[in-house]
Amino acid sequence: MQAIQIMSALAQQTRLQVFAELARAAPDGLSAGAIAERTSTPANTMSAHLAILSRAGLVTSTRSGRSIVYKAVEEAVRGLVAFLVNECCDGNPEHCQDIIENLRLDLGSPKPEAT
Amino acid sequence: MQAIQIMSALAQQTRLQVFAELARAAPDGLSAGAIAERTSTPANTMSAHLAILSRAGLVTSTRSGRSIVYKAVEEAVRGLVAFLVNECCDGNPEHCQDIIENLRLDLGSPKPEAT
DNA sequence: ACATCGTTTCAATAGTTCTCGAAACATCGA
DNA sequence: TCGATGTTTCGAGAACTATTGAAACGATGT
Repeated sequence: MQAIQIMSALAQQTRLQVFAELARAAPDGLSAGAIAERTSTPANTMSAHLAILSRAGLVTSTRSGRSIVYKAVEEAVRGLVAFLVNECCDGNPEHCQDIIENLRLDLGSPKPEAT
Repeated sequence: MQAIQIMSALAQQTRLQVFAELARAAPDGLSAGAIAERTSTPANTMSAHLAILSRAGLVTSTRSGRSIVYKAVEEAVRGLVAFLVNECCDGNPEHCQDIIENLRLDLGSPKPEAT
């Protein structure tokens, strides 16, 4: 299943950090070397992690000269989020609204009031 | 990190299925035996999986006579969803709105029009 | 006290994932 | 063509995860 692959890919310190950096660096992306440097990881180890993120559809890569530039694929996370919400809701649709409300609070910078 | 533990817990066929069943069975929950039966998993294997879900904060358990009843903890998923969305947004807040819009489409049963 | 039922713990095995040195590959500039 | 640079692939070891038979535990009814 798609969702499982995405969650396994993100359920690891280094890869989660990489994805976060790439999301932040959107839409330009970062080269493999730059990513390795930022996370203080050897290049070959990082290459393995990037391959996993790529197989999960969380990043894409394009060569640019000698470098290979990685970019976060936002739809992948969007899909996972939708899946998770549906997971919780299936059979209990009224809970979905609830989740979304909470999300809005979490996002809309200054949340009006706690709880 | 909290999010990693939750994603590792859910990044496994059986456990994801268990969590889905429990979410669907909310707010009553299901006994360990009932869960094992529904997923055709031996009781001891299931016990190990339930322990993992429990450690991740995704389920709670309470004894009821001889049975132990497990319930899904919705806030755990809600927290994960919020985390993922923030992950994508941090530095690019304009993308958040976009994700939420898509979520709404995914949820509001009849989506108006496919992209 | 006993047998029974539902569940967990223990111990062992098989499989998977993480990590990294070394080697290979691709691109570039000279 | 050569050397340098950025990246991936290979191979191996260590660490973790999943699964299961057997044994233990806790609650119940008699």
